[in-house]
Amino acid sequence: MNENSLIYKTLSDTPLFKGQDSSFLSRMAESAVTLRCEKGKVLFVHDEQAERFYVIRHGWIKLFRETLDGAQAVIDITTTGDTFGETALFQNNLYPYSAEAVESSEVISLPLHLLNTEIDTNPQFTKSFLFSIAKEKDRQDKEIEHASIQNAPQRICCFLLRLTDQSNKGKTIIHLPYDKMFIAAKLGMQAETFSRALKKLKTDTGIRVKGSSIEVDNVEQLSNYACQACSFEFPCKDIKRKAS
Amino acid sequence: MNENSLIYKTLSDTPLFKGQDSSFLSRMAESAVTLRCEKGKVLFVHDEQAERFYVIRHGWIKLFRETLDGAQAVIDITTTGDTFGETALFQNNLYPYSAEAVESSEVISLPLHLLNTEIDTNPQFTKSFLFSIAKEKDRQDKEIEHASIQNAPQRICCFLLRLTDQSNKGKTIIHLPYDKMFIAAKLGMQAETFSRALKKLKTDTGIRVKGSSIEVDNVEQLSNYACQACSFEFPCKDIKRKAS
DNA sequence: CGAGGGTTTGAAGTGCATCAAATAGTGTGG
DNA sequence: CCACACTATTTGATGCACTTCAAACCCTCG
Repeated sequence: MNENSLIYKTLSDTPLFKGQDSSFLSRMAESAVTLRCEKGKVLFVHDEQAERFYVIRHGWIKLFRETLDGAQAVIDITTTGDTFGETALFQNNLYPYSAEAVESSEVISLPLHLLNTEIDTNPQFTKSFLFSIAKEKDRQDKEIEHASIQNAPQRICCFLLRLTDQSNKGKTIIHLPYDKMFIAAKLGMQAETFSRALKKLKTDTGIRVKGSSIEVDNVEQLSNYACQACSFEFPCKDIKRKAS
Repeated sequence: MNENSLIYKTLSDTPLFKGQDSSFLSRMAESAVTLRCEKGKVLFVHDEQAERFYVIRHGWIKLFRETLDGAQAVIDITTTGDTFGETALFQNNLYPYSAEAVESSEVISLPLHLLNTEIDTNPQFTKSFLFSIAKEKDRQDKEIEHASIQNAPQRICCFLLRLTDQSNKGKTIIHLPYDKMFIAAKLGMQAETFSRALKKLKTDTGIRVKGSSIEVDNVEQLSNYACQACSFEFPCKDIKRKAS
């Protein structure tokens, strides 16, 4: 398979473009540029003029904003199959956050104006985009609730649950997808708090932490621990990663 | 003007329907039912099957969810011109939150299936819906940041700023739109915390609180106080109420 | 092996929540 | 127009969760 059809395949696998007609996807693929980024590489910064948006081939990209007094708010940590930067379309073509690789990654960059044209001329895509954003919004909605109602160990527990195959209630091993530092940031807590909260989670639920992998004897016990402080029943399927 | 054309006018003034063609709006207006609700009236509850969505004629409606252990997360407090319940379309026709009047209010109820049909057949509306949800999502995005980065007095200050005419930097009087209790809930803090934080804001910025109206000598000073802990420049126009 | 970042631990401080009670405000019926 | 009932708001005292600062440890990679 050549580079171009690889890109085509990646695009057609993303939620945003799934089921779209091939002429549109081909046009996209033709304008695509593949970028390799080292850890720490900044793809764009908040409020910068936006010309392109991105699809992740592999790796992890942190989306964040910085305040005047130096604090950082992590919007999301995205991975393979996720798109980012496309919502600049709705923000006067300014990026609504900054994007930085937290692992060495490979991303596809695409012109925003193609999306714009498509919204004006392809109702099927517009509808698909609408559903995709609505899903995003729903996910966010739940995150607001989690942040305000769950305590630190529960938030970690909830995060772990979303990494498991939720249909399996029994024993399983979870691999943390990236540094604990970044998980802490994504969950809106300090690295120290994360460390201590994970320890508490260990004594409360009997999970075993070995570096970046975590052994769980009973997934259901985890869900009892986290989901009592949540308005959604487990499995909270809608909050799973966009790519799924 | 008869009831029907009053409804038509209300609809055409909401962000979601602004600029839509009149045949669509007329069809909507014909299926509309006006409801008067007393304070405390519950319009629907979370996860209930959704048949209709709502537009507020006047009053205040609280959107919220409750957790298994009894805590309540306030999603939003909406008012005149706002729509709610329409996102059930993207949630398998289940309401994603509960809705309750916090003041006696008047709302228009409309069948969800009309929206659904329109999305399938009216690209212009679909596009408008897309932009409307994207704006909502953006607003939410900022609220996540605020909740995680600003402290209680800053959050209140930010809330007050959004009630002012942001082009006027000088003296002004702000009227709180609803009970302090509900403002506290919307900002994710306890009533007691709200009271104390407002007092601190008073000593820090020199505002004067008299019941539900607040005198401000210098709007710019308020923005310095709140916006240094925010990644958005003042005036943060995009976070203003949906209706504006 | 040594440097540097990630992670853990300890000690101390801060902010918000909670519980309890006083006070202010509002609407009611008399 | 007043007294009462009820709710909203404020205040005080206390506790807990998370943060902050500091230092140790650990792991990986040149």
